[in-house]
Parts: sequence; C-alpha cells; structure tokens
Amino acid sequence: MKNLKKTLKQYFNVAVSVDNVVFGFDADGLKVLLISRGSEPFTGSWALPGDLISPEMDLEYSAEKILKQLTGLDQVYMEQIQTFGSVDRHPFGRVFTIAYFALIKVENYHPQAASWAKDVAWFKVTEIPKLPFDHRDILEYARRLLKNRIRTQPLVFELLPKYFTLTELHFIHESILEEEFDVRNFRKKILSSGIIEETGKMQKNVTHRPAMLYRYNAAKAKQLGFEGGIL
Amino acid sequence: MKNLKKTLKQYFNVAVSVDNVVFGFDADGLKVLLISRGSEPFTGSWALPGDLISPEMDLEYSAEKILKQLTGLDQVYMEQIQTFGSVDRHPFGRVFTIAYFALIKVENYHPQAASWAKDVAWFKVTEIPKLPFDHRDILEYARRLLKNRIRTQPLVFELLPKYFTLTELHFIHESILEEEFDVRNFRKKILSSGIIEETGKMQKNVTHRPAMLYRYNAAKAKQLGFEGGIL
DNA sequence: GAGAATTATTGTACTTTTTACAATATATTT
DNA sequence: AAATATATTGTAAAAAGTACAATAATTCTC
Repeated sequence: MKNLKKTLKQYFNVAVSVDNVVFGFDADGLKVLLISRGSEPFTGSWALPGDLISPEMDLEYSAEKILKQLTGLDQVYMEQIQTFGSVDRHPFGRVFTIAYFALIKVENYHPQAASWAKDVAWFKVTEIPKLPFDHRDILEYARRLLKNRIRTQPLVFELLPKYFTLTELHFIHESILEEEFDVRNFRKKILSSGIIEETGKMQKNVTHRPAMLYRYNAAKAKQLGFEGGIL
Repeated sequence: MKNLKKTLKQYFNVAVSVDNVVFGFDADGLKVLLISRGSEPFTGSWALPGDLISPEMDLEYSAEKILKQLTGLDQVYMEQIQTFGSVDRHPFGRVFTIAYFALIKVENYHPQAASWAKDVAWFKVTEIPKLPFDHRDILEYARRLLKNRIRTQPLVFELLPKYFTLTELHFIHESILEEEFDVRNFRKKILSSGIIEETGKMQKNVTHRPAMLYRYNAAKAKQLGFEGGIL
C-alpha cells in the first residue's frame, strides 16, 4: 500500500482549468466574449475567460463561477464541450483544460472586473485576434458545436432577448449556420412548429414598419420533445 | 514570481484519468466491454476500462493506449464524450476523468490481459452489473450520445463486419435507437442513400434463404457529406 | 422429395414536408 | 405626397416519409 501511494504521487501532479466560450448576439451578428489576461502567462493578451480549478471545487461549479465573476450572470445556459490535453499546451506544466460554452443575452450582460481579467470585450466570431494557448482551437470547436446544436435544440432563445421579432430570429439562424433561408419558408416553418408565440406587442422606435414581437414557448417546446429540431 | 509558483502548487495537486466506453455489436445486440479491476480501489469489481494519465502523455494517446492494451486494436473509432469532475468521485483524491467511447468490430477483437484488468467481458447494455465510481453515469451518457450520433453519422459501420446483410444493418439501427423501422422503408432509404454497395457475395452456412452481402462506401458517404444522416 | 420452417426481398398509394418564387403593407423621413 | 425601409403573406410543384403484405430462396424434417 505504501508503494501504491508513492506511485500515485507522480500522477497527482497536474492541474486542470476551465475555459469558457461565451457567445452573445446583437445586430452585428454572433459575438464571443474575450478577456485581457491579468496574470501570467500571456499577461495582457486577449484570451478565453478561464481559470485553474481548485482541488476542492466541483467542475461545473468552477465553470459557472468564472462566468458569474465576469458577467454577474447566474443561471446561464452552459454546456461542457471538450477537454483539451496536449502535453505542452501550457508553459507552466501539465494543464488539462475543460472547455464550456455559454450563451448569454447581451441585454442582461453587466461586465465586471475579475482578478484574472484586466479588460473584457465582445469580438465578432469572424474577427478574432491572436489567442494564446490552444484557445483558437477551442473557440473553433465551440463554433462548430453551436452550429451543429442549433438545428436540433432551441438554443437561439438563450441568445435573443425575451421579446424578439421574426426578422431577428431569422438573422440569428443565418448568422450561426452561415447559410441563407427563404423569408417565407423560414417564417412558415418556425410558426408552424409552435415553439414561439405572439405577444401582442410591437416593436417601437424604429424608422420603418414595426414588427410584431414574439416570445419563446418553452413549455410547448418541451412538450414537443423537439424531435427533428427547429430548422 | 516566487509567490506565484507557490500559489500554483496547490493547483498541481490533482490527477486525471481516462475511461473508455467500448461498444461492440453481435447477434445479441449492443454490448459494452467491461474489465474486472486489477488494482485499488474496487479491486475485482466490474468497471469501465480506464487508467490514470501520466503527466507526460497526451490525452488522446492515453485513451488509445488503454484500448490497445485491452483489445490489441489500433485505429479504432474513438471520440471524447465528456469529462466528469465531481470532487468526491474517487476515494484516493481529486481525480477528473475524461470519458471516451470506442466502436469496435467484435470480429477483430482479441482480448488481452492488462496490469489493471484481471478479466474482460462483454455485457449487453441492458444487463450491466453494479459499477464503481460514477461509471454508471458515464456509460449512460455514452449510450445517449451514441443514440444521438447514429442518425447523422455513419457510425454503425464501425460496429459491423466489413461485409454485412441489410438485416444486420436494420437490426443494429433498431438496437441502438430502441425503435422499430419498417423493413421495406428501411431498405429503400438506406439503399437510395448510396452509402452502401452490393458486393456480389452471399451469406453462407445459414439455415434459410441466404442474404446478399453489402459493404460501406466511405468515399460516397464522404462525398455526400452526410447531410441529414442515414435515418 | 414434398411440405414445413425460416428469413430475404420487393412496390404502390397516400400523406407530409420541403422548396421555389414576388407582391403588398405599414411605418418613418424628406 | 413621394421616397425609403422593413414586415408580412400564399401557392404550386417536388421530394421525402409512411403505411401496408405478398412472394422468393434456402435448409430442415419426415
């Protein structure tokens, strides 16, 4: 047993971190939240928000905590996407990182300083600066995953405000899927699915014909089980 | 910097393991490979094949190595599925485990002893014994993932022999999806997809009308990009 | 070797879903 | 009042999905 313990010791010699890919959406398209690193290594570089995990903290909780520190938001849609474990991905030693993605409504977003973040900013997914570690790979992986998920799960509603127009819904699908959809067919399909409902309200302060506002009907979506997805 | 190093030390105090969910398929249905543990903790218990990762070994390589030791197989379809990181999932300390699934052709399988496995056996996915750690959760997660993937990716061909009958292909879909498909419609659809092709060969040594043997056409599947999947 | 047993193979009509395509409506601005 | 900007709506044709049952080819049994 003594021997076993000694052997074990060499394994308990690595670290694990969490990195979050935080997606947001506005009139400009799909965005990702990056921080300017406040600690070594790569201090000052734009990077995915992440941190090492304390040995006494649960994995999920660690991911949520980072997001909370950064955005002040709780109860955000998060999903674990992949663990990256190349031997040399971190200059300080062997660090596995577990990537999560989070979808937030930009309207609710309140940036906050964090010990590990000197600055925070949204970047269009098509205009990402050079990133340290393997963060670029992680981000691309997250984009692919989001793209794959979006057709079969109602994730877009995590990114849109509570009330939204069909045009916004249309645009977010086109942004994420990088593909165009016919206006009439899109509306027909989304409306006949029953997962969104009219609110009776209209768009205000726009310089053109105001659109009707819709809202997501989570109960209906759940009831339908979302077989086959939205589009 | 000295201070930083000291702080870091408390993080480099965890271990990471890999656990593989190895699926196989035969006339009985979908199977999972379990080992009888050869080391502490839970020695002698049936469990998922897995091991701690050495700090100097890449993640992917670790997962492949375990499978190789166990089955003698190389170049097997493997995919990372999820990382499990509850604080108390391992009695020896904080151990994150990264789960992979592997799909193997039972015909190629040659069981081998490994230091961490006293015994190896296939279990029907519907008849799994009590498992240690959170292996039950991992297994169920893998089953769900396989079920979701199978409609949109040609994974079944990783589980079937090189030459197979349409009845086998039909049965494996029904086994994994836990759902029945009409024989005529199934055949019509799979054949019209173009991803399998006739071999001209027939089944032999069967006690009834022999079936035609087909083979997967990977080139065609790739060319089609598999939009929409098989079923 | 005739009939039984077992699995393999095939088509058609109906329903549903997807696709292609363009004119009109409602608001603000000039 | 006209120009500008975006919102909203329908129809016909094609493709895909669904429901459904009879016949064919082999071995086995007597």
